[in-house]
Amino acid sequence: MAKRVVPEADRRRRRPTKQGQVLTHGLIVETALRMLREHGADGLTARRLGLALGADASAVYRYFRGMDDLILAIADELFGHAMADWRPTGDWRADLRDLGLRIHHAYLAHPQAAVLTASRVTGRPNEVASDETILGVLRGAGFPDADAVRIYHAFIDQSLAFAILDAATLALPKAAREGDEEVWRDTYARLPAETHPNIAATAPLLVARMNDSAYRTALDMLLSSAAAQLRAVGA
Amino acid sequence: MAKRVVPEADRRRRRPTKQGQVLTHGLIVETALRMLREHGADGLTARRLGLALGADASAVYRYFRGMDDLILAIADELFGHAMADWRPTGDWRADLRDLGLRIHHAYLAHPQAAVLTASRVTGRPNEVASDETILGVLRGAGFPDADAVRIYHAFIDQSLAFAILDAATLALPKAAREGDEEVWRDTYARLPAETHPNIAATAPLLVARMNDSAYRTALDMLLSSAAAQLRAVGA
DNA sequence: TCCTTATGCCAACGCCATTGACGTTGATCA
DNA sequence: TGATCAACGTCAATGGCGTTGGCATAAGGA
Repeated sequence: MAKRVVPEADRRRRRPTKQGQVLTHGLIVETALRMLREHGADGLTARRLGLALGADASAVYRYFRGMDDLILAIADELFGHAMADWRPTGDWRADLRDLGLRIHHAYLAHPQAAVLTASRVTGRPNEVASDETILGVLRGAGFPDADAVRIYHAFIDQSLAFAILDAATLALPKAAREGDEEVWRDTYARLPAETHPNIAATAPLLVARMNDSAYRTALDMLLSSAAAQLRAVGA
Repeated sequence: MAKRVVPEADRRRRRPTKQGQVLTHGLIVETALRMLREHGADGLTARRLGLALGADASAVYRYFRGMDDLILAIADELFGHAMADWRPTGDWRADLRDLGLRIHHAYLAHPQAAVLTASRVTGRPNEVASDETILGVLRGAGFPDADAVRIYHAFIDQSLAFAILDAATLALPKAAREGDEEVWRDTYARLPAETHPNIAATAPLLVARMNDSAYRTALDMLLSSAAAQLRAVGA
């Protein structure tokens, strides 16, 4: 269970590029992830990816049907990494907590990738396996199907939204590049207290999302709400 | 309070395009929103926007610094629409519920726009006003600042994630165009019960997100959790 | 009436993803 | 050993994209 799926057919003929690099699905995805983290979503283009691989841009198309295909592969790689070697403990709350933190950390490690892939449902092996696992924990805990799905949705939403808004909290490369555009941090900090008293009062708290504790808190709120639901069903 | 902000400086000289159209900030944003809804995120390009306006692509640049600027304007328009004429009732739970549904509906009306704008924090008037309003309701209800911000985050996350995943649930134009790509609906429905028993058992529930009741349920979970928190603080 | 300025239009730039043809390599099998 | 064949890296080209600078023109003020 929760076995990581890696693309196959990577073991036949390998011919090195002009720069001597040997291409594989895995290498391309890794390189793309690195480019995303280092240069942002706009920094990942077929040309630059080819360059980073020491190959021609079009070489990527031997392995992926297009950039879209590559992005789905990146998303699935994230899930595969997050769920690698996971094992249930028998305590559904602990399990869900662990799963949530794993997904959260995977997204945190690649915020740009999170933004890029979050709005996509890949239907790929690792993502589907992750869904299957989460649903299994909930149904195994005794939740009726409808409740299990509802909590599953809330659970996924939580991770997803945190990932996206965390990425937005970071100084986006685009905003930073343009220079004249306000970054979130500054935007909220500079609002006058007369017109926006509530934002002004909480500004430091507002911009401090980017840590585990905020996510942990939200996750715990969800879990205790779910536990209450389960007690209600059991009673 | 919650007054809708529309871009200014739309009242000086207006010269019609060749097709007789008169351009304004508002008209361009409306047209862009329509294109998003009708042709998806990839359907909105400067050239096509210009065409739809009966003008040249470059005409847009007289009103917006670039496509990025336009997208932020679209996002803020959504918030402006959602919060128009909102008034607090004095019951914080009812108020939050109403605000959540308003934002939810605004996103639902333009799923593609939601995906496009969700990962951006605009810092524009309508969005900031919305944040100010939500924080005001929470702080007015008696939540300490740290709790108010935490709940505010969870609240925003909920709307955001629902919007994004709802949009993903829809047959994305890109996937539909390629034809060979599985859409979410089919992906989950077709998984064999042997390998994915939990998904197979809940598949019909899994794909049925696209309605108010799912969001309402999640929202209520959040609100009752918040209420419990408030009681704990008050005691 | 003339001047200023907003603004629409045109042509061009550089970048993008994607594709089809071509050449080269390594594996397979007789 | 040598022929065959599929895999796959490279090249050149295509059409679309956002964006810009220059130019023409119309509206409003004087």
